[in-house]
Amino acid sequence: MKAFISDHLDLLVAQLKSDQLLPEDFQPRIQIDNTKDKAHGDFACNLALMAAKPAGKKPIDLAQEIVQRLQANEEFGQKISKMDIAGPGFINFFLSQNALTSVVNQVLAAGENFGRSNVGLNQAVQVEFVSANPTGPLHIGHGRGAAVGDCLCRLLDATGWQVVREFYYNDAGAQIDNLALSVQARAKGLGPDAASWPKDGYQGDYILDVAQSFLAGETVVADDQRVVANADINDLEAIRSFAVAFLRREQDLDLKAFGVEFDVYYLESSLYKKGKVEACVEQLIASGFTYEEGGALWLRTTDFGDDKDRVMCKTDGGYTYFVPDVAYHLNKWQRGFKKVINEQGADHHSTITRVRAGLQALNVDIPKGWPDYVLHQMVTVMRDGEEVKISKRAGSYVTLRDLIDEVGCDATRYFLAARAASSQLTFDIDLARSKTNDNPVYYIQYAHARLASVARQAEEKGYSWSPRDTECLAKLNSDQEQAVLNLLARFPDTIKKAARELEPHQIAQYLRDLAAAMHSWYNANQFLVDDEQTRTARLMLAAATRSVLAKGLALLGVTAPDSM
RNA sequence: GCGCCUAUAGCUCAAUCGGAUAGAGCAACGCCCUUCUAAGGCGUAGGUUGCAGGUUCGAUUCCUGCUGGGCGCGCCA
Repeated sequence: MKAFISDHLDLLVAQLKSDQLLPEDFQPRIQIDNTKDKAHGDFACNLALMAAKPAGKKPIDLAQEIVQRLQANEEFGQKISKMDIAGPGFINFFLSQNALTSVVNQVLAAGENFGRSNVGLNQAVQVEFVSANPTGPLHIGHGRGAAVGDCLCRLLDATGWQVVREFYYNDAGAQIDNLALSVQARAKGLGPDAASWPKDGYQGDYILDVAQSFLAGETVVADDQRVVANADINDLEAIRSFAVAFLRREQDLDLKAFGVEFDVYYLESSLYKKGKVEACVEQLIASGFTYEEGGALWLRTTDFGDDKDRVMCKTDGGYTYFVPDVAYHLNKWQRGFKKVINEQGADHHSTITRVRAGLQALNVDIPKGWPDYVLHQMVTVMRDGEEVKISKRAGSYVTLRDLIDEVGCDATRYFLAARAASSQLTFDIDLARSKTNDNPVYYIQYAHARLASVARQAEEKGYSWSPRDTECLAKLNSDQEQAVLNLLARFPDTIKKAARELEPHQIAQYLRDLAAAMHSWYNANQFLVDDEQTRTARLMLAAATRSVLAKGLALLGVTAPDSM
């Protein structure tokens, strides 16, 4: 509908230009906005405000001219029943009843496809998210990454992208050595307070679980690997691979319980095994952006906007952490992903500059701003009215598993995805679990369940309708029904916008609005009334609303129950 | 000191690439269940959008400068 109005306005601007009412070089970005206030109609347009100055007229006068010309157009009049000039010079459009109710038929006819679009032109997009190190259980911060990342994927899928979900895990490097030593120490019966406990060792109780499983000779299956513990307390290499597999399996189970699955698990260690890190370094040297100083090899990242150059190869011969990162991203590029989105915690934001700089320095024509990043800010956890500090120490460590168990998967996903990623988030565990009706997700699910219940009862009474019925829809004329209709029509644009801006929380916001409109309508009008036309119309709108609620919830990875 | 994010109702958060009277939930106070699920609805109250300037028809939004909060600033990852 916006496109319809927009097309007519484009034509009109051209007309005004040829009539010398607007200068030739006037190129307005005409906005057709959804209105916030019902009194302002269904859509508002700012054209007269933008064009007033170039035209040398008052906005109101220009608006009058525009409205008069539009009124002369018959096709336009069929969909727009009324136009108002309001405020400083907005033109408000009121949809005709036909145009307003046609969305019901659209929703019912499109079925699963309503709201889907092909903005992505079926191109591949790779989304990397979570990417937790296999050194411990997933915490609430990973949960936010999982919720936001997975919803992004669902949004991209709904807008016509071929989405590949990828999890990169750092199974090489110092922190894994540290993990192996920690497990070994636990296997020897040492605790974090022991004198010989590894420096900076992982102290959580889960390390003890890993050690016990290792000693018991257990078998662990993670990804496509199958690792059998040999229980040899001195075989550090065996401990290492067992511990990684063990923790990978735990993380996978948590993610699965959270409704998140990945297409590709990429191992940092594989970059080394296949010589990709070395190859990457050689290419950087060949491209001339490196130099040696103080026995280390440096990358001139300052050439690409960094505030200082970075060490690539340490004096001890090892690579710094971002080198395999660059190799990994080069690999993403070589796999053909023109669009890559990395969802990660804001505490790692400094890697962005380094990775992009490294990719530029390779001289392989990777675009400057590639890849895209979505950063989520930290999550603060409140429990018993106090902030829980995230720490590696067991006991004050809120895991994703804790949240799923205590709050539920649906509520956790909703809470973590319903807020803009760029804002810090306070997750109040007591509030989220104390009284379920405090929880906004239930409000939306309840709207869906109520409509499902109505449909069940309509069926029991033998009331039927066809998705093609249009005559009866004229009966949908209450304020509440019009509000619902208006929101349903916005669904496709809402998805597109949320996907374009990489902001899943817009979907949560929309669903709250739609649920509110639905509850309001539910209280104002009966569905199963005697008048057949009215009843049919309401049942159709109910079915359409239920369908959109379910689709919206699915985008968030939240279930849409038929009864509660 | 530098970089990124942020500051909106008592609390948690929204606000359409700059739009009209800044909106929801929770908390508070009134109403509404012999009627499709009251996990609901209707209403009241609650705001100098951190502060000071600037840009313009119009600023919560953009710019500048302050102030407060978070996260980074390693030859750790």
